[in-house]
Amino acid sequence: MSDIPDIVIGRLPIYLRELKRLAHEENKLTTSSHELGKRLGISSAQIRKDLSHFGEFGKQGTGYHINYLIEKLQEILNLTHEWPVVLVGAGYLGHALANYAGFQPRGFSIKWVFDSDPSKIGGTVAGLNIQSVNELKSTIARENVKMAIIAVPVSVVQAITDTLVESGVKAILNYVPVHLNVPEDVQVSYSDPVTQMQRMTFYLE
Amino acid sequence: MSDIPDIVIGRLPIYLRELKRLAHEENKLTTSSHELGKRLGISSAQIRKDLSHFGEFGKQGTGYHINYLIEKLQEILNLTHEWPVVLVGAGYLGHALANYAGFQPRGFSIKWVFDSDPSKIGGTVAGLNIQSVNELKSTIARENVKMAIIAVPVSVVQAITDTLVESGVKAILNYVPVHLNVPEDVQVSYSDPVTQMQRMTFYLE
DNA sequence: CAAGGTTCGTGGAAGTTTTCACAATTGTAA
DNA sequence: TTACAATTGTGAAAACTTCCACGAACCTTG
Repeated sequence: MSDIPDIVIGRLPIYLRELKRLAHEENKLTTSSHELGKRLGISSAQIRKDLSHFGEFGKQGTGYHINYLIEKLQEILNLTHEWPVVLVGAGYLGHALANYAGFQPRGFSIKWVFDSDPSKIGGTVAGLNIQSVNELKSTIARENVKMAIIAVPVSVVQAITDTLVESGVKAILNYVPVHLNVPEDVQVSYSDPVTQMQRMTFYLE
Repeated sequence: MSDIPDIVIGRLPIYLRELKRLAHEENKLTTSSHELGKRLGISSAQIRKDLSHFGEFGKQGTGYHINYLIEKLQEILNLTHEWPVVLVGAGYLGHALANYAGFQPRGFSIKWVFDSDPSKIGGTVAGLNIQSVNELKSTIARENVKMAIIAVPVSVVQAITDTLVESGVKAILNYVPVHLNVPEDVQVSYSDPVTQMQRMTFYLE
């Protein structure tokens, strides 16, 4: 596989996000590692070092052409086409995610929503039909879906995960506060507000 | 301040979460660094080293008494009392957060909800009155609130943050996909689903 | 009670990440 | 054209994090 540190990969989307902001909200054409770093609280040396793993994108004396760097980062991160995403769980959080307008402009689109609650199946979220989890497997296989977001109760999350993995999903964003067991070739990213808050309370008072 | 690495602090809530799971769902009384590590995908040595920063909580040959370790971790993380939390933003995500049942049992409680949309102010979310952001400052000061969750549009997030900081908030969980500028003594934690997904797509195909 | 198996806590080695600091390149202005 | 200021890319140093491996402690069983 790739020998580029995962921690470096993790910063690229942050750079990309801020570069787009510079381009669209501040109408800038160029920037420097120093300016970008100052805006993000990251050292300029780190930004240069991170980018140097992938090529030479800047010019001495001038800095980086923003749109060019955006394009390069999108290529590196495999964002040159839109990724279709499966959402499992149509509770409050599922609704929020399905209705979130921030996915599409940044490379993702939730295209299917599943739930196991009979009272929800057949209903609609953000214009999408809520389907039974029984159809999860066939849909993923048929549509060759690689990414999923999980927002279901703790009790069923590992079973849902197993189904996703069996069906061919390779990347999961998990909103359920539980560690998932998956094969090595499947990416998992976690989002648990409580864990994040508990980390911060350590530093309070 | 503390000389314990932040990366260690970040793992403690994960340990705590899994320990509670072992206690409540599997009815176990003791565990070992090996067992805990296997369940979390973390090496046993790392768990032992992490805990050793704070004291000696285990026994050779036996391992850790789960309830004792839970209590100790809660003390370390300042979770011995419930933290009241302000929520700013009553959109889809705000609703999901306000209704989330996972805060209370783990040390937090959203007690106030604010929004700037006049059509929302006066309404209700999860039994809480939606108040105008104009009252944010006075509420935080009066109630001595230290923690906030932000789920507002990008365009206003820095202004809201400035108000929170001025009012005395010291820890912010930010769901808006933007880096926040805050003084050194204010903690910020970020949650941006797109950033997380973009990190994963690097490894796909 | 002794032997054998388990597990902790930890010093130091190994590995990883960040920072430093400088040659080289570019643009600007006199 | 030349001097000067800005900025990159990078090798090496410094800082940080993880892992190894072992003595000591503890439990169980015969």
